[in-house]
Amino acid sequence: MSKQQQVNKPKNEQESKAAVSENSVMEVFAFFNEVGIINQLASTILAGSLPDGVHPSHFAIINHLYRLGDGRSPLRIAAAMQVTKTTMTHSLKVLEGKGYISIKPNPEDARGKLVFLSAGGRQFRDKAIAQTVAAFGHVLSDEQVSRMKKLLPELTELRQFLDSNRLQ
Amino acid sequence: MSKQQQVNKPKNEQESKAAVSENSVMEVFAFFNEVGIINQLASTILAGSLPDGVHPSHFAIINHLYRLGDGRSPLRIAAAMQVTKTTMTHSLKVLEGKGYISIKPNPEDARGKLVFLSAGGRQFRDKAIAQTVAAFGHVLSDEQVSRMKKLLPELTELRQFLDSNRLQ
DNA sequence: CGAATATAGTTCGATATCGTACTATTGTAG
DNA sequence: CTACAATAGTACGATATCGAACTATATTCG
Repeated sequence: MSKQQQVNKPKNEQESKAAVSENSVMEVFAFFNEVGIINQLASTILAGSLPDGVHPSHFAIINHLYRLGDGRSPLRIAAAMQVTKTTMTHSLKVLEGKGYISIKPNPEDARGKLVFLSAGGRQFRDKAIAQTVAAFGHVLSDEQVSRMKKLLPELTELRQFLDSNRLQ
Repeated sequence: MSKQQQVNKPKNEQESKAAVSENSVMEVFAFFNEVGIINQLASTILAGSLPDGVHPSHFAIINHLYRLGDGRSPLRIAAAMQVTKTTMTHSLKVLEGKGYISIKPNPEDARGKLVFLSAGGRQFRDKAIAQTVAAFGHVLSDEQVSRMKKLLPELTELRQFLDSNRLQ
């Protein structure tokens, strides 16, 4: 007995009497856990390659406005990004401070705002894309890229399902 | 001209002269963006169903120790979770404060610590699983669960690739 | 052996995110 | 028309995470 500390065996070495539903939940957990780790890895790589110290989630906002068109409300962007509106208020304030977006009152609804990409924001986006090409080139093979292309539509469907069936 | 604000067209309505590499990068972005949103959705669902206000990432630590065995170093857990060691220091302090883990010095290396699941931690894990079964049941159909089972090994391979090829 | 380097954790300050509570405006029902 | 409910956004405090700098121990190498 060399070890002073008790180290418990992994659970799969014990006999299992779990119900089917628990087994399914474990696979769901494993899936979401993997998704979380990939997200973590991608964020770290992105954070290191984005110019001007821009946070990956803020870059996602710029990219969203760039691809899908600007002039959207903060709440609409928040829904697309799956973050709360308080988070969006903060993120937009940061991006506005950097001069990448402008936030204007919605002329058709005095409660709301509309978010626009500035020229500087578009320049930033182009520069960011260029710099991240190299960063991702270091960690991605053609095989992995094609794997991601294959998986993307499945993830999109799953996301849409989760989004439309979420609680509240 | 009813609109006072200029709203730019989505980018895909403009002619594209982008290089192949940029197109690939856009798909990679789309993939990681989808992963990030799914992660966000899953975290929100989990956060609402975990007992005792435990953060999803902290539950992931407990689940990791439960499944793969405890008596691991904080750094090793941090590597598995893809978070920094400073984050792990904080997370373990929280879990220790709740009585779910104990942190003991490593008898074979005075620099290190070893993390053990307490009985309370195991009880918490079982209770958490039970409570989240219902929560996920509300937002997941059998079709989505089987989709996740199908995608899991692909994501795992991708994660392993990213992990082994990451910068530094 | 002894100095330089590497590894394991912690401390500290910054920031992204969340939930609660608030204001302001819009929509709706009596 | 007025009161109530819904919607858009902000203010504030709490917390999870990060990076830089630090301490302590271990390893390596001359």
